[in-house]
Amino acid sequence: MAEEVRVRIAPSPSGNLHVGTARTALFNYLFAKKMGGKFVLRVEDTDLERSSDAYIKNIFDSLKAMGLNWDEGPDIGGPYAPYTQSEKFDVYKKYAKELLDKGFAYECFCTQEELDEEKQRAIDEKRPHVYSGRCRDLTEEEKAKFRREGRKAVIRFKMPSKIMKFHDLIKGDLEFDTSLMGDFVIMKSNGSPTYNFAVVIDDMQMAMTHIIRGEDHISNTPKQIAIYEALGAKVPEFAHVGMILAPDRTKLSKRHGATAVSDFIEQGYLPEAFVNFVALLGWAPSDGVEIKTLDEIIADFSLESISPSNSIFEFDKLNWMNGQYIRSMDNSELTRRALKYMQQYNLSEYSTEKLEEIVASVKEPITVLSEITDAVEYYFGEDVQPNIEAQDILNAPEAKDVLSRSINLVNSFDFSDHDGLVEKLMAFRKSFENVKPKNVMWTIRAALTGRLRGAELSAVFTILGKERCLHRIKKALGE
RNA sequence: AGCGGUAUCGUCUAGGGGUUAGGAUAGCAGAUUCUCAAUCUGUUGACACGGGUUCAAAUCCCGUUACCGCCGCCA
Repeated sequence: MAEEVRVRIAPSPSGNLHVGTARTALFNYLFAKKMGGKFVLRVEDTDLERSSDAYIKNIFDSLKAMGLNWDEGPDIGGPYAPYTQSEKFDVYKKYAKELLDKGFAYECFCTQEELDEEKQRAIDEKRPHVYSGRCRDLTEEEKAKFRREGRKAVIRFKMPSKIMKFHDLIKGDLEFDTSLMGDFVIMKSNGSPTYNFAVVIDDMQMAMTHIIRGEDHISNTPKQIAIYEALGAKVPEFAHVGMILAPDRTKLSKRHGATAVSDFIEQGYLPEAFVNFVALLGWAPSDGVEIKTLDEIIADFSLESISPSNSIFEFDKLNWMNGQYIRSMDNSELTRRALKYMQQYNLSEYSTEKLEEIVASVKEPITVLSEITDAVEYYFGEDVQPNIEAQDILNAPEAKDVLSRSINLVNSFDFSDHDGLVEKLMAFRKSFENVKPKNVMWTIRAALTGRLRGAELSAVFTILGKERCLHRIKKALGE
């Protein structure tokens, strides 16, 4: 029987969940589900100063919103708890000591200044900077002397010099000359582990079978493999995904606007549309149908089909996709989500059913939920303030005639008979000799909504109701 | 500088020794319309460059270029 697939997403809570991390999480999740394995969430908060609980909450919430539920994690536990690095500093210490005892690592007392000096010399001499390893063979006396001076040691891993090869599931065969890497720090002088050390210990302890992550970690991989080997542990499979870049081809950052998943959700992107879009960055459906649920994507997914190159995050397609999801969403569900963007209005003016009608009437051209706020404005309050184009229409010579005749039209409406109402409206718009049907409609629309674009007029009539329609028409007439 | 990676329409991508190089999105044009930014139809647009290998190269190999990443007691 094949070994159970175990993968993880290991964000560090020094910021809200980033789009890039979200995509990595997605690919891990898809792979786990495809293989019938486990998707694990681990919090990498060894850098305590930059980590915060608010970010942890944001990461959890964002992942859940996208539907990427984890099988094991800090909040729900699991067979390999704890899932938070800061809770297992003693474990890292134990393994560091083991490496020390077995001669795979050593204490280094170099100060920051000494290190900087080494580095500067390397730059001046135009050769690659690699730590000299001058502390490798310190005698006990020398160590004691440094300690008396008050120097705190870090622990460095003895990087073996060799050509290290490994097969990456996405990038193919990779090889590195590890003599170019030098002995790197695994335990900081304050007793906390560095990233490269903590990941290996955790991935090993948590029995990870595949490490799927961003290609910014490719150069770390040889170091990590060396640690696995020193510990006599099984080395997992690696799969490095390309990066997500901003339209200017640089790393996606704050100056490009939204970078956190929660920013997108806040702006009114539906989490399910967002996940769908992100999945398409680096992966393509075999049948060409791009709009798919997570389950459909799982069915069609494979690691090998992920593109090895970087991809640019452009809004065009995200916007289109979000619009598709909005249009196809059930009205009551859509209304429930849209309410958040309608809080500035007096919602008690309408029943729940009416609110659903309102949302349904304006949803068609919307790409982002936050546009609902503006789209729905004219349904609230007694009066509307015509915008410039609407005012122009209202000022046209034929407007008065159209409006006064529309009073009779409204009076003739049976508001409970929508089809009949549409029929009368259609007849009305063609009943003028000198006014084009389009202008008839524009004039009424201007009076009712204060603008020239919006929901279908018949819907506006029905939702506003007889009294308010008459009121607004008369107001536009100057009465 | 060094090391590593990547290279198909503007963008996301399919394909991959012989194809009219396909789709999506954006753009453009038209249709439609209870206003429209929705919808429908049509259309512009790509294998980075140079050498090989081969009957045949966008596809395989080498080099060049460009871009990205890594070189922290950040993760």
